[in-house]
Amino acid sequence: MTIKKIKYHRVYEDVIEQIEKLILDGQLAPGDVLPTERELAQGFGISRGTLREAFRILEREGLIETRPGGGRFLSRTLEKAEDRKQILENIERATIIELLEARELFETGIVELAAVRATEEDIADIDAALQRWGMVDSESDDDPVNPDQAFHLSIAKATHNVVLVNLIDLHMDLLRKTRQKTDEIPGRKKEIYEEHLRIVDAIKARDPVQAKEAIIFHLHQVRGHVLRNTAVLSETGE
Amino acid sequence: MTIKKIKYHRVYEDVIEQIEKLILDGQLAPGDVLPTERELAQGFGISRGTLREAFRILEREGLIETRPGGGRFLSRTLEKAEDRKQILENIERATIIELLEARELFETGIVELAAVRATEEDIADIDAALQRWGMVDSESDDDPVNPDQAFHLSIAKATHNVVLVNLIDLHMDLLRKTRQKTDEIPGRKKEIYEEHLRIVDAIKARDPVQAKEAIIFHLHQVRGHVLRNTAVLSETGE
DNA sequence: GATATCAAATTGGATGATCCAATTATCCAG
DNA sequence: CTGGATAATTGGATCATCCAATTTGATATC
Repeated sequence: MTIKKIKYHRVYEDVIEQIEKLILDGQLAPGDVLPTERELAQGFGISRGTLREAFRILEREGLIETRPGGGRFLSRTLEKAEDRKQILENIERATIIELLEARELFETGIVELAAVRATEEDIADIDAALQRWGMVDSESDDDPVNPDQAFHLSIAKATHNVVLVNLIDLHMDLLRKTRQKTDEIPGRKKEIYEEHLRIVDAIKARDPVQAKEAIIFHLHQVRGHVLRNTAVLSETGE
Repeated sequence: MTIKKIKYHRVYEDVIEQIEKLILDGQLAPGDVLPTERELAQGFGISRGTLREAFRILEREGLIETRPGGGRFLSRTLEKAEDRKQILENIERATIIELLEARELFETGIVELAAVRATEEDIADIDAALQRWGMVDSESDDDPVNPDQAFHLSIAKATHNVVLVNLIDLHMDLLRKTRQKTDEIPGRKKEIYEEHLRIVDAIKARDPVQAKEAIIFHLHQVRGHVLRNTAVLSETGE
């Protein structure tokens, strides 16, 4: 017998669903004015207060807009809000292997760029992150700032490209659980340090080719350990 | 004189801000129980109804949890919700050039993978997307499904990696505005078609090296046109 | 003493009447 | 036709009230 969390039923959630469905079905088009609060409340058979709770959510998600005194109407720019959310959810549900593969694609590019673009200051930051990583005892489990995440992030910052920095940020975040597992393998910590060091040295030498090889080696090692350790555990979700 | 949209002030938004600040400042820790609805409402000097509107939002964002009859408490897993949102916002504020650069990094990898992994079915889909792109007259501005987006997406799908598919999806979405601009350049449409065709041919030939070269050429062309057309317009935001 | 049981108090869920402020529609004067 | 006063409409917010689930605590039971 499996135990599942009790799901409380909230009236306003039903309302949100119904309205979202109306929009998706095309019964409501962008720009359309909605019936008044009083009418809708009566129509749904609920109180105004409950209805507004639903509208607050829809407002926040960008589906509707409210003009006090005027009325409510569907936003002209729909897709965005819902789509973006969906994309993130899809990525969160991906397998660890898929995440690692994707990361390999753009992190190889990142280290190449970093090797070319890094300023003296960037390199100092990377060095600092590397050292901080080496010093931390593996017990710091609940540390809010993960040293490994910080290390890879410091390299991404050297590209001076906001998108790349945030992509790495997102991926490291999603991979966090895995990392904690594989870090605990005896002797792995020293290996990781050397792999990291090789990447940093290549960047310092302004050698994009070496940097690329170093990161690929590192990520392949990571992937190997993950594969060995997570024959069962194949999803990032809880 | 610039005209700016009038921003209505909503009480519940203030409440959200205050509570979020309390959390960020560490005055409220994960798992802490919040005062009761009635107490808080009195404390803030607002009605229960308004307070609940704020809580509905915080609930949806995953910051708090509600146990009817029990009380409200801070979620044990905070960071996630807020952090993810922040990352997306950062990426949305990036410049077009940064977006294109990031895309180049992982789309080169994508076409390489696609050339290796694509099934016959994938290739048929890619072909269909290419043809559909060629047939559409450039007037279909408000077409919900952008043919260019669909084309690049069909290639990403051939990697059979959910993360890569969604990454491309996100980037194409963010780049949409730009694309419409550059597509209007006389003769550009035919050029794009040929660039696309070259990519498809390479994938059909199972030639990752050719595919990579083709996509790099294509993206460099795109970047060139963007650079020439958007000397002024440098942000994706509105 | 530990445990089960039941009643009372607490707490969030939801309602409906009521008032306010901004917007919109209407009508009238010029 | 325009401008402005006026009335009706609409969302914003409050308050008193009731309900259902949970929690608490006293009591009974073993």
